[in-house]
Amino acid sequence: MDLNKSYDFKEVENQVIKEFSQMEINPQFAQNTFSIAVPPPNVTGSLHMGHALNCTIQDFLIRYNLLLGKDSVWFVGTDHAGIATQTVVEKNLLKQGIRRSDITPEEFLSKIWEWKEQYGSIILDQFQRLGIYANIKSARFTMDPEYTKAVKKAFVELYKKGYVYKGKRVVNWCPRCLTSLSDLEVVHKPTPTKLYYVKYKLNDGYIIICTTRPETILADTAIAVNPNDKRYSSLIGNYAEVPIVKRLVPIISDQEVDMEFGTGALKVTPAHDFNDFKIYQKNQQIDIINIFNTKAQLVIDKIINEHNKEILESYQGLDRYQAREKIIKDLTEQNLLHKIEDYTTNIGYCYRCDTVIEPYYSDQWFISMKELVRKPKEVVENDQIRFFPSTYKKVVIDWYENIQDWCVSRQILWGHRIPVYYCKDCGYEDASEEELRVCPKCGKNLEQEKDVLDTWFSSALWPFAVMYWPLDKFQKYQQNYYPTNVLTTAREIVFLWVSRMIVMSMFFLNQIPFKDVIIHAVILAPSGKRMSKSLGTGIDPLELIEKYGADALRMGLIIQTAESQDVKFSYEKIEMARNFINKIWNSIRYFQIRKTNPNAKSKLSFQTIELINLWLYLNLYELVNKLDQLANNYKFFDYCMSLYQFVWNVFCDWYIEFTKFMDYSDFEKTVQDALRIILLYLHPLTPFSTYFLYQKIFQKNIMQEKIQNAKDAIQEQIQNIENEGIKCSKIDDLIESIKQIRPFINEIINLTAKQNVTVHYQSFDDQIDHRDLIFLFNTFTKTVHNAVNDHKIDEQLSNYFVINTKIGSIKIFVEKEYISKFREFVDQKIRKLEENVNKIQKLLNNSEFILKADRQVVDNYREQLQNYLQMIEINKTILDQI
RNA sequence: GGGCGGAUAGCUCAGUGGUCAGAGCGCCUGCCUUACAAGCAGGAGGUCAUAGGUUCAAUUCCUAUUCCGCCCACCA
Repeated sequence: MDLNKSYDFKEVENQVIKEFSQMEINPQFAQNTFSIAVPPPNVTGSLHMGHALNCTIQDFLIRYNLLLGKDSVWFVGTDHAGIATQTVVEKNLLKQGIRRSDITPEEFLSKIWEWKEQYGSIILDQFQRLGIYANIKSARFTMDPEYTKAVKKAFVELYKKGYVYKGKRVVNWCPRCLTSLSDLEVVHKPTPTKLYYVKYKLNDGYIIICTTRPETILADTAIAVNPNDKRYSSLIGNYAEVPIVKRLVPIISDQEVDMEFGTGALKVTPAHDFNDFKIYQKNQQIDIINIFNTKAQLVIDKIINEHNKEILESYQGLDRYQAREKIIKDLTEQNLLHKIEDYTTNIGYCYRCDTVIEPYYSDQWFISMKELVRKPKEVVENDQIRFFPSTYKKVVIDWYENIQDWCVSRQILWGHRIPVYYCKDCGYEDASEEELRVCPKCGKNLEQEKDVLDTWFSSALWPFAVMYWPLDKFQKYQQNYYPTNVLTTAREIVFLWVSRMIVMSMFFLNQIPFKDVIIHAVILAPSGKRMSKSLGTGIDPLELIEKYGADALRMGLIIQTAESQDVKFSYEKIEMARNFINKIWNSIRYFQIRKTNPNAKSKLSFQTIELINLWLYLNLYELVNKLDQLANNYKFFDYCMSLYQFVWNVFCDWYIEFTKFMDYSDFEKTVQDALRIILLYLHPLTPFSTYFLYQKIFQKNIMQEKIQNAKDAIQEQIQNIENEGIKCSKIDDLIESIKQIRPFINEIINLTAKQNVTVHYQSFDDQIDHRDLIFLFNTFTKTVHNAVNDHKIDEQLSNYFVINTKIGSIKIFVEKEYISKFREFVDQKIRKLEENVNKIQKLLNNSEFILKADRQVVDNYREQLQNYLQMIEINKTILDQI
């Protein structure tokens, strides 16, 4: 078989992806398992960089544990993503000229289903392009019939146990999506606006309030001042007249009012402001008036009367911004607008459509959270669930401690309809998993609640619902795969999703849903801005796969995210990964070539060959131990870089170069053992190329191999080394010495334009065969050895420069005409040495240091100093003689 | 307002209480040395944000400051 000169990822990945997709990947229900539940992507979505990173991390863990011999199961699926999907389909229909109001709710709903059937699983196909080890065919969907059972059961149980209540509250309302939102679905952004100072008539004079939303004046039902505010204390209990509507409202006192802000007098609009609603709840005597419809347009029915009829009628139907303009105009005309100031404040926007949120007084369903959060807080506190990075532990605990009730009802169509049934006639209400049609009390027809549940309600059940809770078969999954080992996700859904999964799992199963939570980095655009389609700053992972291959993308993502929280996307790291895969490819290509041309050209002794092979085993052994530890601690970056450095800087740079002087049979076993380790450990990062190459070399499916077997082969050799007391460090010494000499040789070659430089060796260590040592040394440093222990050296000392290395002294010959230039170069080196010597001497002269520093540290310094001094001395003497 | 993270080479990022502070990319020099030019050898380039403190020793620990970013809460 021939491998191409460079790695053609397209050819390999196209072939391998076919084989991956034909594999049967199913839970084995074995003893030793590893499991992950994927954060289900939205059915609206397409693969973005966050998915790509998250998939890579999860697939790494799944494949790594698979190779450890575990029954490694990745539960996958998609989320119906309520508002998001409905919005997308709505826009889509609009493109076809269909407005939502043109069709019935039932028709609209079926359109969404059509859309879901057509596009809903595209993202999972895209996940497959990344090479994930999961059974896409068994993917769950948060609205499939079995999942729906879970949602119903969960809601009904919470309802029956009294955690669900319905109430009229001011909630976040999106006038475009026409639904309520939870606090977490509102994005606050500083927005420049104006502060309007408005005069309200008193019996005698005016009281001036200030507001950012003058249009809500029409819904004012009180004015509030701080009880300690002396300016207004005499007014408390009096009435003021709300401008335009000409309604009298009480002036009340409330601690919440900030005396410093504005005039210290606050207009109270309970139906359209969260704080005002709180004041309303505390003060029974004031009214609440809703003046908007669901689209935030004015409805004046409730406020119109004969005094204001003339002016108010022209407000009917205006949206909130038109109303604002108009009321400012009217106030100005009536001389009731005291002044206007510029002001910047945080305004809430819908996280889906970016419309300004309207606080809106409406009937909503809530889940009472305080009690539900108690156990989740405990399991996080006592590290039953661990967070990586650990700072999130505190963040989550804080959130639990300040928990607010969860508004779970949404006024949209796409979602799980709340399973509560009402009787219009007798007022009967109950929640039920089964559809109820007839009122058990009066026998009339029942109606089901129209609202649907927050999409995050069903997501919160994901880890166990994905395993078919509450069906009977759940128990089998629960025994083997629950809790899942790890959850990896983006930090933006820590509260929205992660913390709520813990709540639901503790409540329904009294079990944690996952043991570890990895919060991965956020990948920003190269500019440092958020990657976003609408801003045009997004980078499409699929395009990167086209350009660099999935393996390069996976590995490139891992080596650019480390543990930091925000990372600017770097193409260089993807290229680095691509080059690395090519490097491995070529190293294997080299061995394939050697295999087919096994011409014996062994130039080294048996002992040296043995030493080099064992040296590699020792390095492999250290590598493997390190990698296992890093993988266990989710240190993916370090794992990746350790492998990278081993393969490139140890295996390729040195071992492969050594094998060039060996016979194929001298290194065949060692190389096979090494490649087995390398490919197996690399497989979780770069599944395509490693699958392909493993197949080529070993004619086996890498995914059915076990890391342990490969480790055993290493372990055996390590035993040998220990038993025989073999000093593999000799090879390290050789390498180090070569690296030490190279700069000098390079300098001479540059000066003289010679291909080779003459050197003399003295007092080489004789643990390695002498001829081998000189041969290797010459080859790697581009030198020619002249004589060994040549006594004639002294006679022409002026032409030589001496360097002490771990394997002996090396005298480099320099032709006379280049000596002075070379001297400059050497002088520089010496100066650097002297700087270090000064530093160390200063330290060693410090008695405090000698007294207090670790013995080992002091000794190391002393040794280092001797080395430097010796080198300087020898070289100086020689330079002096020139 | 409360909380958290970051500032290290031209760029993107690792790392460390002590032994010339590292990688990739970029740059300079020399190489198509038969696995790999997606490569090989060598090199230049850093007061480790600023100011104090702790310590025999600080880029690393502590405090303050400046700048950047994130999260939570939203006083009209």
